[in-house]
Amino acid sequence: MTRQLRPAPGSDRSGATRLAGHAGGSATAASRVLAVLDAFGPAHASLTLSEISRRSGLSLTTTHRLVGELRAWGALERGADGRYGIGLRLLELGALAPQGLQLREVAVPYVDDLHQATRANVVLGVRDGSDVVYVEALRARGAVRLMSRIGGRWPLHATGTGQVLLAFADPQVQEEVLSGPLKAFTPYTITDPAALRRTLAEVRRTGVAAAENHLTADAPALAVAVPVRGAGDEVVASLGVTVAAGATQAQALVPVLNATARGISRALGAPSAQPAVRRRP
Amino acid sequence: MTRQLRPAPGSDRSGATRLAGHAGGSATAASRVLAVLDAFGPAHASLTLSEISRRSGLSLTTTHRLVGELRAWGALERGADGRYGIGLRLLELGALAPQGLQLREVAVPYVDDLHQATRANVVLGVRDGSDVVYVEALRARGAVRLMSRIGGRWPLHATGTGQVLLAFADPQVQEEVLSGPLKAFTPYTITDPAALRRTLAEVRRTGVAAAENHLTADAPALAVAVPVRGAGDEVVASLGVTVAAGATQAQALVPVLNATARGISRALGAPSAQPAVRRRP
DNA sequence: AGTTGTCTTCCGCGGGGTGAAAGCGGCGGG
DNA sequence: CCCGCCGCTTTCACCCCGCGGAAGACAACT
Repeated sequence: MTRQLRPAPGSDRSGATRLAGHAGGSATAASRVLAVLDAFGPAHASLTLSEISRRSGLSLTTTHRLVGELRAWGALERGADGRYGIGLRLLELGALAPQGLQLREVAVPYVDDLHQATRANVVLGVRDGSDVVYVEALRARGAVRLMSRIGGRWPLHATGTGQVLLAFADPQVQEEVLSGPLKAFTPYTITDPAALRRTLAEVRRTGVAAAENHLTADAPALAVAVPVRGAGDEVVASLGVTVAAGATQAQALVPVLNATARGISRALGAPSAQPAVRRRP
Repeated sequence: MTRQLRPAPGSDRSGATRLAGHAGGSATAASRVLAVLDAFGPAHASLTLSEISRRSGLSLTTTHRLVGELRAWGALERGADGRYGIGLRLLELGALAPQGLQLREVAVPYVDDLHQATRANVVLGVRDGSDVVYVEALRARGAVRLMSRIGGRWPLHATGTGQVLLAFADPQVQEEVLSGPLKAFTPYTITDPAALRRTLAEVRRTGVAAAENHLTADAPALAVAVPVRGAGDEVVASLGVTVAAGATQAQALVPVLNATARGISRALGAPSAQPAVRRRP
């Protein structure tokens, strides 16, 4: 296998994901299919055929045929305006992701309660490579923050949820992130490896991550996150809330956040959360 | 275009989705990739390589290479037990589905409130071919009904949510469903085209669909659903609740259900729901 | 009418994809 | 212990299918 296991572990999906230069380049048929899908992203949820062609680096002819096949299968669909978008078949398939389905099914009631109790933005994230992917996200009524939504993906170092996952991840994963470039989203984003290392140690010590304005500076935001543990007591997810910075007493959120996380952990069978108090008769 | 637009509009995904017999058969490379993905389903969320090979009808060699590529890209991932499952990358991609993302983002607060108020199973579904696909699903605390979850797919005629979508769909779609086989899930499922036609007319007249035990007979269940309209006043989704049959006064659910649906419709810009009452200052 | 952009169709060449076969490793039973 | 079974991985050579170029159909501006 000449390919890297994970060519570009997320982080860099702002521009088009062109295939390797076609000069002498050998692209597999499967990679072309994936390149078509890769053309879509949060900022490009609907595209014309030509746009898909450009962003994927495929010839218009090839794009045309592949899009036709993907559409027949249901992976893509054509809207009323003639533009292409992701089809419901992919939504159906994506919902089968183990960390998405099982985890979300178990956690939703707890996350729901937390959202109702705090009225804050609540997210539940899992680690995928060097990124955190949200499997559940509930927006506060007022906040129109589009940062957090199901399927959202961000570098681990730039969010509270990600920092928790990174802090409890394999040392190997940590080193990979620490040695790689740490993209800055705002001036407050941690970009110094040493500072990140200190932060992670602090997260491990306290069991809580607090990130202020690491991801966006539009509206001062404070993210607080805690780990969720699975049957093997390993950290399988991260539960976080985001509130207006300086607003309410952020520290007051920690107990209820921890209580919710423990509830989910217990439901997942985590030993450390097993002193059963039984959430409800 | 010699291909059918939608070869097999859902409904039949119980068994393996073998490719057309390989005897003289010509399968495109893209179709092989899709066949691999097709091997996964609600009842087969994690598979071994050999299982994928069998269910997709591809040779073990081809399966091995394709799975490798899909895994490198993030479409598939290998669990701790060595079995393959859907990767988070597909969850991320599926979340971009227009009817999934935009609609869900707008509707979640309303659906959330409805769930909190009624404590019932709540689903929000859109039509895809002859099926209804759930883009949001909230389970009641007690009920462990696995019928309704995000990404769930059921024939239109067998659920209340689907009947609403079918009743307001293009006549062409209706005829397609009415002329096709109507699979029975329980003895109560409507399988007679004439009966279904009457039901649809009733749904159009009253604006409400009530389906009892159409999908499952384990626990007597009653599903009530109403339409959600978009900017063009066309029905874009269906909002439904499922409660224990005979239990609480099901009719009492209709007003709150309608109120919620109107709220979503208004948020989507539906003219008929525009006499703005402003949900919240 | 000219221009630009899009989508669609057709066709011949070439190289990536395919299946068969053999090698690898773990498991359980004789 | 040794063997057979099962699932996974790797290699290889042929050949068919997918690729890109080019040209045509269509729509929207200028």
